[in-house]
Formats: sequence, structure tokens, C-alpha cells
Amino acid sequence: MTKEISEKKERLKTFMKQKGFKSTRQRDIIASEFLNCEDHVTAEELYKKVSRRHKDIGSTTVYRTLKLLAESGLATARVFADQLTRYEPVSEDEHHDHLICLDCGSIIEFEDPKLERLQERIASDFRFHIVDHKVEFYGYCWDCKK
Amino acid sequence: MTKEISEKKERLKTFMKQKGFKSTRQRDIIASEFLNCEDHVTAEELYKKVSRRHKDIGSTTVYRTLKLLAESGLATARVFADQLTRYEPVSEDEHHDHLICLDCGSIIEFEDPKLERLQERIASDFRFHIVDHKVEFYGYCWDCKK
DNA sequence: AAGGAAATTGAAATTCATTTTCAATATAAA
DNA sequence: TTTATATTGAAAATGAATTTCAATTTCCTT
Repeated sequence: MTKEISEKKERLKTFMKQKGFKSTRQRDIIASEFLNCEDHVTAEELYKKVSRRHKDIGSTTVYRTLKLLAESGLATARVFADQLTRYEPVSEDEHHDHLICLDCGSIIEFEDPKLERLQERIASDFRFHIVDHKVEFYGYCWDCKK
Repeated sequence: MTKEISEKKERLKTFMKQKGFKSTRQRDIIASEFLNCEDHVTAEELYKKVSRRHKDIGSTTVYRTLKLLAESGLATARVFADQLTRYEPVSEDEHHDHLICLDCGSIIEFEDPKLERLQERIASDFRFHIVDHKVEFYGYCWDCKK
């Protein structure tokens, strides 16, 4: 287990204690499995991974734990075109957006300062106070384009 | 009924004939009601509007007709943060994006050429062939900010 | 205009992701 | 260890959207 992941698990424990939540075997297993996989997983996908080794853990608990991770700030929930809720571990660095391949489903993260500036300009143009944005580009990645 | 709307209804008829679909009383009523309301309606919302005057029209038919309108190119389906499928009439002018107020739910459309150019640059950076994008800004409109 | 194939309709059933319920169990604080 | 409270998992419920199916309607063909 990398340093980064154990730090996150530590943060989760702190958050849970602070919120009065209890730390359980299931939550520990689910959080570890989640933090180890770098994908944008759905609850169902994570449930499959987890239940390979731990048949006693139910999917409901996976759903609940992912929500908890999102509330604690360790995960971000995202919904792309397929309408499934996906979770990704939160990283220190800046806000990023996504390129999604319509063929193989791969998701590429990117970050663009121009986009942030554009957002600010649009906000002032429309006298709108923007607190969040969703920018997704759909298309075909290099491999699938061929 | 404005000229624009009757033109659209004409286009719908042409499309349907071409596709071998039949034109029915229900479809006519639903399409008219849809083209008259400028909002981003959900199937359920439109069903409520329609069934006020036409109690015999079922919600299933509204769902089906909105899909048909989208296929015919007269409507665009969009999903915002609340996960409901909303439809908007297609207008001649360019692609636009959305500002969504988290308080009152109002949806402002905007169009920005810089965003289009940015998209092209990102596509070439990542050797990605972009065919569609989704750009949504969430926040608070001027009225709700107060 | 009448007949008949094929599409459409609406109600009810189904789907599928997600949430809720609830009785049994596990946790942590006293 | 006792006790209050949170958590768990199975099953039921939810809610938007789709499918099924028998009855009806549309629109060709004569």
C-alpha cells in the first residue's frame, strides 16, 4: 500500500470519528479496494471486485460506503453519458475534466487553465455566481479511431 | 401559433412520412405543446401539461413522442445534475451550452466561440476525435444570489 | 368507400440503478 | 461487560424510462 493511500485511509478514519461514524471491517475493505483502483468505478463494479474475496459483503454496503467516501471528501461522484454514478479518488491537484471514448469507454482526465478563465468570463457576462462546472468531451480515442 | 412552430410541425410531418411513421392526434397534440413551451421540459412535466386538456393521452406516449422528436432532429435531449432527461426544441443557430441555477432551477443558454476553439485544441493535444461535448456551469443566478 | 396490413396507443408489467426498511449484529464508550 | 447506537445485508421500495400486449387507429390498396 502506497503512502498516499494509507494517508487517505487515515483521513477517512479521522473524518468518521469526527462525524460519529463507526469504523468497520466492511468499510475498511471497500475503501482500500476503491483507493487502489484508479478507474472511475461504479458501485456495482466495485462490489464485484470486493465480493470476489469477501462474499459476505453486500452491494448495499458498497453503495453506502462510496457515498460516505464522497461526503468525507476522499472521492468525487460523477455521472457521464451512460447515467451511472462513478466515483474517483480525489487527488491533491487541481480540478480536472474528462475526455470520454464512445467506443472503448476509456476516460482521460485533463486540466486546462484556459477553461477556468473562460468560466470566469462567462460568469461575469451573465452575472452568474458559478460554483461548479461539468465539462465532458465525447469522441474517439487514438486507438479506437483507427 | 407562430410561423416558426408551424414550420417545425411541417418538418416533423415530412420526417415521419419519410420514416414510415404515422401521424396521429396524440403526436400532434404532444408536439404542439412541446414546441410551444420554451423550457427544458421532462417527459413527466410535458405529460402533466398535455393531460390537463387531454385526459386520454398517456404518459407512455409522451415519452415515446419526445424520443421521436429527438430522432427527427426537432428536439435535443439533455441530462443535467438532477438526472432527468429534458428536451429542448432545436433552433437554427449554433450549438449552445448551459448555466444552471442551483436555487431556482432556471436554465440559461449561452454560446461561446472560444469554447469551440478550446475544444479543438484539446482534441489535438490528446489526439482525440471529439464528436460531442457537454458543458454545464452550476451556480446561482443574479436573482437568487441576493 | 371498404378492407386489411402494419403502426400506434395506453395500461400494466418490467427494467435497472439506487435507496430504504428492518431485524440481526457489531462497535465503542462507560 | 453492559448498553446505547451505528451498521449490516437481504429484501422491498423507489422512480424514471422502456417494453409488452391486446385493442384501436392509420393509411395504403383495391
